[in-house]
Amino acid sequence: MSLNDLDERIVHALAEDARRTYADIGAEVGLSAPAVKRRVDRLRERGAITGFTVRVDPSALGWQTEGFIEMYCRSRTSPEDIHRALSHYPEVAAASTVTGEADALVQVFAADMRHFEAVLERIAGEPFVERTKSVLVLSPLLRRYTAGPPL
Amino acid sequence: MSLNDLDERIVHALAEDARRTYADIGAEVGLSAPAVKRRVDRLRERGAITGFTVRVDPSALGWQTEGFIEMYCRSRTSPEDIHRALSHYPEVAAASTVTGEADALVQVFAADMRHFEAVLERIAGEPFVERTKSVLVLSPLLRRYTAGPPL
DNA sequence: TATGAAAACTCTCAATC
DNA sequence: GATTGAGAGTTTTCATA
Repeated sequence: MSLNDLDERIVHALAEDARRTYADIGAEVGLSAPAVKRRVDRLRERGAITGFTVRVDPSALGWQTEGFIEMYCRSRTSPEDIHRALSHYPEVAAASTVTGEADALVQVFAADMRHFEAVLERIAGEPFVERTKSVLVLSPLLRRYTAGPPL
Repeated sequence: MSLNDLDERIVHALAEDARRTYADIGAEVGLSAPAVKRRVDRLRERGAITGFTVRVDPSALGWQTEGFIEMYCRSRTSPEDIHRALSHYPEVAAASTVTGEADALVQVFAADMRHFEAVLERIAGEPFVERTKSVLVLSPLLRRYTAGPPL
């Protein structure tokens, strides 16, 4: 699926500020407010837009420790097993199965190092996990919040 | 800084749907609409909420290849240098300096493998980059879009 | 299939208590 | 923090291309 230029500009506008008014976005892209709304509705139906969310500054909330955990799993561990286990961790922000030596890469936010360590130990203790390897984030340099392609 | 329970529930509601009305959120948390708005305004002022954005399904937009690139940089490369270079890449979704062998970890979204490879080569060609190591995402298992702590 | 204009409805937000 | 009310935004309808 590919969006046309108009859709792309609408999504771009929403990516910058999801609470902008349809009339405002319409003025930018050259459509009326109803026309913008209809396109947004259609993008949601098609699954291109999956929702609207708030951008939160983790450190402002007191969550100052971020890291990535590589999971090395027992053979015949399915992606579903990993998903099922990780979805229970509120500290897990993202997880993917990956190529390379590790089986999955998990992004974790924690309040502090103690908390991070506790999460790491719980994950390492999951029955299908053989070992883990983790790196801590020193400085978050860049974060584009659309969690997707450039718009 | 720590949010009180009410703030937390408001942020949680916005994380699920940033276009919900204040009255709607208020009904859930037990406040009037203006009271919710005042709290949201205050959270924005404090920097706990940095904005609102749209959740986009990368694959629905035709960006089907995701990967992480570890950057190994020349000594005396500053985080600012890395940030400056990477901010020009629309394909870079996130980047952080990290502990461990690599200096930085970069998340990249690309249309396809060809595109990913091109981005990788451009990054590897940056003057301060000595070498790179990359892994490709097989299945995105979990993605919480608040890019922050659990709410 | 997509648009714009208009009407009806809903929400926002500053003032006030 | 709640209530109020005017202004703003949303959403449906309808006519059009």
